[in-house]
Amino acid sequence: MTASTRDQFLSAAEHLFAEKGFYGASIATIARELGLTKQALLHHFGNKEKLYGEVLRSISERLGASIDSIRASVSSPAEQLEEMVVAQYRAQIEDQDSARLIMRELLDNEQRADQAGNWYLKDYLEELVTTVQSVKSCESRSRARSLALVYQLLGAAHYFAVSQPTLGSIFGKTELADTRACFEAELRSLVRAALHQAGPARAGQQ
Amino acid sequence: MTASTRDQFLSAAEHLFAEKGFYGASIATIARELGLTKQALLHHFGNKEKLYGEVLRSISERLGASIDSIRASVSSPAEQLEEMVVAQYRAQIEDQDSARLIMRELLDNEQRADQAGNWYLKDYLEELVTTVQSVKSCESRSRARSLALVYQLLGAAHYFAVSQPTLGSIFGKTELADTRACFEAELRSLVRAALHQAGPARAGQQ
DNA sequence: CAATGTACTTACCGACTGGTAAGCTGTCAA
DNA sequence: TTGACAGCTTACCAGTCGGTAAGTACATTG
Repeated sequence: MTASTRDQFLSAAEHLFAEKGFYGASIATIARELGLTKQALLHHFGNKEKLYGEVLRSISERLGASIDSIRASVSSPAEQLEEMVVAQYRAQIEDQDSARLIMRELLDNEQRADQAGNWYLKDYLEELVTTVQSVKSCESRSRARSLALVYQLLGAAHYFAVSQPTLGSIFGKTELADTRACFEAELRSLVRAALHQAGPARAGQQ
Repeated sequence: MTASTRDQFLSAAEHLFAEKGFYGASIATIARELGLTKQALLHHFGNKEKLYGEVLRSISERLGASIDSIRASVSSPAEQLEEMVVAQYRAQIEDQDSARLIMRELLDNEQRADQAGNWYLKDYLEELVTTVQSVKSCESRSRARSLALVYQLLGAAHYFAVSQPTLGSIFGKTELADTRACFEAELRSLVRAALHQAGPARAGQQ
C-alpha cells in the first residue's frame, strides 16, 4: 500500500518539525522531501499552522490508541500505572520524532496558545492521577501530590527518550545502548519504589 | 549598578531564545527589546550563533557554580544526591528561561552539532553517577544502571520545571500552585525510594 | 590638537519566508 | 462532449531573515 501524498506530507512534516521546530522547518523544505513544491503542500493543508495542527492531531490519535489498549489489558491499579508509564516510554523510544515534537509543544504552546488545545494531555494525566489514587498505599494522597508523582514518572521517561541524540554524542553509541538496555527495568523499579513507600506523608519518614 | 549593554543583550536573548527557540527568535527583536537596532547587537557579538553560544555559556557557568556549592555542603552520598537533584529542581523553577533553553538544547544540539560542546552536561552527569555508586545500597550497580537512574531523577525535575506554562493552561494557576507546593517533597521521597530499594537487581534483568 | 577606539546608526543586500493568483493536466461523472 | 474537480505547476508578492558597509557621536589618550 502506497501512502497518499497527504500522509506522506504529514510524516515528512512530523520529522522536520521534530528536528527543527515550528519556525526552523519551512514548508518548502518539507515539500522538497517528496520532490514536490510548497504549493502542493499548501493545496492539501491550507497553511503552515494547519499542517502543524494536523501533525499534532495524528500524534495524539496514535497516543490515545496505545493508552486505550493498555487500560484494557491489566488489572491492578499499581500494575496498570507501571504498564502505562512503561508503554509511554516504549512508544517514545520507538517514535522519537513524535516524542521530540511533544516536548517542543510543551515548551512552545504558551504562545501558539492552546490553539491545538490542551488536547489529549489533560485527559491522559487525569487518568493517571486516578490510577495512582486507586492504589491502596496511595489512597490518602491529595490530587496535587498524585499529579506531582505522575508527572515525575512521565518526566523520567520522556526526558530520556528525547535526549537520545544528545546522550549519544556525549557518551558514545555503545554506552548509550548499555544505558538504554537497563533503562526500562530501572524505570519499572522507580515506579514500584514510588508507590510502595508512598503512604507516610514524607520527609523524616523511612 | 546598571548592567552593561552587552549583559542586557545576553539576558534579553536568553529570554527570547527560551521562549521561541533559536530560529523563532530574531536578533532584530532581541535588540528592539533594549530600544536598539540589530546592528548594535551584531557589533557586540558578531553573529547570531555566537550570541547563542554566549547565552549558553553564561547559563552553564551559573549552573556549574550552584553545583559546586552543594558538593561542598553535605556529607553522605545519599544526602548529597538528594540535595543536588533538589537544588537543580529549584534552580530550574526559579530560572525557567534557562531551564527551557537547556531543554531546547537537548532537543536541538544534534544539528548545531556539539559546537557548543557537550559542555557542562557530561561532567555533571558523571559526577552524579559516581555519587550514586558511593551510596551503600548501590555499590554493586553498573555504570549504565546508575546513569539510567540519575537521568530519571533529573528528568523528573527538569520536565516539570519546563512544563509550568503548559500545566498552568491545562489545570489553572491555583491547581498548578498546589502541585508545585508538594512537588519538591515528592521529589525528595522519589530520590530516597529509588536509593533504598536499590539492592535487588530487579525485573527482566539478571 | 589629532588620533584612536567604542558604541552605535542608516542604508543596503541577497536569500528565504509564508502565502496568493492563475493556469495546466488528468480523471471521473452527467 | 462538457464540466467540474483534484492535484499539481510556474510566476509572483511583500515581508523578514542574518549580515555587510559606511558613517556618526562621543570619549579617551597621545
